[in-house]
Amino acid sequence: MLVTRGEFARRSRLSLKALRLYERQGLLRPATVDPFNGYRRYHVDQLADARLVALLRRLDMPLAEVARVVAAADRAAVLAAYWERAEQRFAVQRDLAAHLHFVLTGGKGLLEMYEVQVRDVPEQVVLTEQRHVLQPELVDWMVGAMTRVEKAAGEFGGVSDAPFAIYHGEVNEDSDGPVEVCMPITAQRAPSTVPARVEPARREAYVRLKKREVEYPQILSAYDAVAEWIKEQGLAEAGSPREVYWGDWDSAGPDDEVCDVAYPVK
Amino acid sequence: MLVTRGEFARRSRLSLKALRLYERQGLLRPATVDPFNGYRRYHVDQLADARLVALLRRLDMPLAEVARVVAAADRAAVLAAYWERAEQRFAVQRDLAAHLHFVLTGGKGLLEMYEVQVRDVPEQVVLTEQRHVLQPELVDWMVGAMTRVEKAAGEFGGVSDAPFAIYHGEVNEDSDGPVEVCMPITAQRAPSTVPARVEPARREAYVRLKKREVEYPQILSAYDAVAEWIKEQGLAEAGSPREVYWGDWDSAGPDDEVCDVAYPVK
DNA sequence: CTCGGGCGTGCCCCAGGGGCACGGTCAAGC
DNA sequence: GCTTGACCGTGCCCCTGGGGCACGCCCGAG
Repeated sequence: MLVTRGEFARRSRLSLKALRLYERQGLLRPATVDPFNGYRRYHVDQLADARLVALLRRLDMPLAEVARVVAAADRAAVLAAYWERAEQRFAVQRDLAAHLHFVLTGGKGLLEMYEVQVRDVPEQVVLTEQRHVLQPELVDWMVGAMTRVEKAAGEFGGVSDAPFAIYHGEVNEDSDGPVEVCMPITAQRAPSTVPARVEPARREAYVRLKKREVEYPQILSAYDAVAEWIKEQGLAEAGSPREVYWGDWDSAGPDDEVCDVAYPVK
Repeated sequence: MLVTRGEFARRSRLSLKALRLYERQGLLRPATVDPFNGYRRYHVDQLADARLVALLRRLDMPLAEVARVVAAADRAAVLAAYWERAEQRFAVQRDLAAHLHFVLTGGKGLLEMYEVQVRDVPEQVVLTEQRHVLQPELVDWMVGAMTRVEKAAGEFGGVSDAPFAIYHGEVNEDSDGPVEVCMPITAQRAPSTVPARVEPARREAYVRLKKREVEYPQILSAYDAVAEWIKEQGLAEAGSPREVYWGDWDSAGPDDEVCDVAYPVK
């Protein structure tokens, strides 16, 4: 029932090098090692595990994760969890590849990828916070700003609608906005004790995005798509672009729709 | 218009380490290098390329391929070609992950993944070639055998139907079949000058596979699915499993259907 | 008893960087 | 003008997941 390293390698489709590596990592230990000459013997029953390892490696699963699968009581569950993560990673890469393709072709095919809709938004009284910020720090700041204006909204009748962020200037590694975070409140008039204003009623062209699509720089394609659509329809932009966060971000999965990218139109 | 290494790194979202690496690879050369102190200066116009490199790396594109994209006249085309390959790789991995999941769960969910059909196949006169072969050598041998029997078929009225391979025994790293390659011919009776026989009429349960799915070991899931279906239907296997190659293998893309995996049923 | 192939170890190599140490340099504030 | 801290430079070792080679020992078949 014991086989040599070479035979074990052939029958498991693993290289000799891989076997030595997996042994050092404690992933596949030979059944016996001769104390005099160091010869390894594997048990044929280890072939099943060895083949599993070989196949998991073909999924590009890191050896540490492979070890977890092999050791797990519910191997299928650990594999499924890993694969779900792989699918999500790949979906994000696919979005990025599509974005890059649009950029490199000058935006051809954008409108086939995004469905642009139009809606009318009534006047809103909003608490605001505004800042110049570069893209790398944007998310951190926006999370904090959203939290602060949401908390402040409690004193003015509470939140009445989905918060949004207006990009008064471009935000990337070179340009710092400014960005304005807006939290609609129930109050009828803008408070004067905190930064607030009335955002007028407008018509918006928008696309709806999944959580996974709200990622820089892929999200720029969504902006481009809306702008392209507006031009194509013979309309005109009537204000700065914005992101409307109407979903519950924290509880959303990567494929859940959570937000709109919108331009006011004339 | 020249910026220091640090500023260039910040604005391109590349690490200093990455910049040095890309410089050594000739991918992103500084605009100037001070001959006295070795200080590098990058031109701001290089930022566009640097950002493209950063994004391509997020697609896990190897640097050599990145260099090809950056240097290409039609960058979008090179990117698209790379991404198409990435999609195919990932599709194969997805099939493998599904197969492994079936194996690790003992086959649950198999029948949701494969659509099993039934057909009646008339008696066929076939030229055959049979051999014991282990899985690693299977493909090479089968390609050769198919070529030989197809050529031989010319002397007996030509090929009359899709060739198939019968697995009289399991073929994997431990078990070597035998496998029998069968080429249906137009002749009414089996020639006696070359290996040939009459394959009787039978009813087959089968699943149709895309080229990409015809890969070991994922294809085993297809066999399992047909066997499972037969049991579920209260039928019985009436012969050895087989693969019927009815498509044009060489001209088929990975997503084209080319072959059936079939079991004769009672 | 011999000889070839298998087995052992160790070393260097690859991508695509991360991180640290050591030392030179540049510019702003005093 | 001088100091000082933040840059900039080089080189080295580290990681994963192996591939490949050299050198030498050892096992078993003839």
